Amino acid sequence: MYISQIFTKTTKENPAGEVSVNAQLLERGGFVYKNSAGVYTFLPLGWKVAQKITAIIREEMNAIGGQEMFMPALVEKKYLDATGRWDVGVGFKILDKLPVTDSELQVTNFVLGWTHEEVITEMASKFISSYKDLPFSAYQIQTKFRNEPRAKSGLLRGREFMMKDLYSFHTSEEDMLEYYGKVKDAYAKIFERCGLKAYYTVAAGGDFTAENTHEFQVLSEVGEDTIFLCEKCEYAENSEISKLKTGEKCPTRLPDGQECGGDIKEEKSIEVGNIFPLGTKYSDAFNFKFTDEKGGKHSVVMGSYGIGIGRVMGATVEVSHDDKGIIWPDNITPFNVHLVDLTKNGEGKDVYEKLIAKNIEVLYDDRTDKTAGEKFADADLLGCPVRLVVSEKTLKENSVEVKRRAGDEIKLVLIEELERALVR
RNA sequence: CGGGCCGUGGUGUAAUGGUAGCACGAGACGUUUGGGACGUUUUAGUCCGAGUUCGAAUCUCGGCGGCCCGACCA
Repeated sequence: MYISQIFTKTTKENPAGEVSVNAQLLERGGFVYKNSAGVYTFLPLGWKVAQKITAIIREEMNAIGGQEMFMPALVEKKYLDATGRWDVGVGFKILDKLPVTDSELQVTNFVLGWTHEEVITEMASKFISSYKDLPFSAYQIQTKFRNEPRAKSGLLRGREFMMKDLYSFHTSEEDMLEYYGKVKDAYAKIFERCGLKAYYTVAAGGDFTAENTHEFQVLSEVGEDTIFLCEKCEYAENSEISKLKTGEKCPTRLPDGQECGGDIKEEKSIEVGNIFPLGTKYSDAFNFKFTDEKGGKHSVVMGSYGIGIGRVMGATVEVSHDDKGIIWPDNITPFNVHLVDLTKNGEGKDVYEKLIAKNIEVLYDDRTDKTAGEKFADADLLGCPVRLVVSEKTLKENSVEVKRRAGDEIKLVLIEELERALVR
């Protein structure tokens, strides 16, 4: 892609008032645009990042049998009435009374979906009636709407945000927990592939169930959560339920039966994903039962599992940046390579063509009206993992300068050897 | 929802009751090009409403909006 053709521009100044780094850098780079507090447009660059993240999530969800689908954002009142959640107050309600005739009103009672347990459970109850149909799991990647009293910290807490939500359905608690473990492993892979260190954390049950739930937490000072984390075995508990204290020794039993004994420390963190055992709360609300081998009827046991796409993106920027800009992890970068052309006549275009012919994603700074310093500053801000520089100087040696965004080393590489140099 | 701070061209800011100014950006032309270059030139602003005043960006009230702290966060 040619930088000159991207319709957004980078800015040198931070947006007024923004304190969180992800808000500053993502807006400055033209990844996102804040339309309202907690309401963001994903601009072309940011959308590429979001797509990389969702592609990883899709792969891992599909790998554990999740069936992708797409549910409505408009959720009628009857769904939430079934579980008493219409009045929870999280959702943006749409309560319209349209005059149809002089004497009649057409009343609409909807909420913009903030979670979809009710919607999917009602549908599943229409199709599933036998143990032979279970277990199954389905997910969607969709925009969620939550009437946050206080949107904050850029992409970290929004009123409208993209979320992957997976729901699973089982014949027993044991079967659900087995799948729960698979989701846990899949989530670990997702965050690892996204370049995030996310700690599996025991958390409170919330409204759903008395049981514990689990969260994936990324350490960051801007995080809203506080966790107690063992430095040694990485066991973590959310402070909302934890009885641990800083300086204590970790009581976790290791596989060999010994106490871990590692140091517990308190950390602020960002919740990038969570998994919930739901029990039969939702299936019971919709009278969703299956018939077992002997003809007995039982409630379906459920689980739900969420990942916030924008939060993953925001958290990544929070933990991976320097004073000049973002440092994207290889797997979710908008482009693999940022090619800076310092020649007068766009002579770097040949290099660009060669690289895209090899399926390398290249952001090509073809601008001739910008100074070298401005182009370097943009490359640092936008944060692609590899920066290439083509100039009269390098072309004399049939070479291109290669620099990793995360490092300082600059080396000259022959153009014919460039592809090999980029594959690491 | 409570508290604090705030709202001036596209962006960042100055003007504390008396001429709305500066920088950046953006557009044009030219000179430039290894860390945000230079000249000439053009563009564009006091969130909305009411009030006080001879006069309001500035003071008062209300609304809307933003950031932060807290509460809340299936």
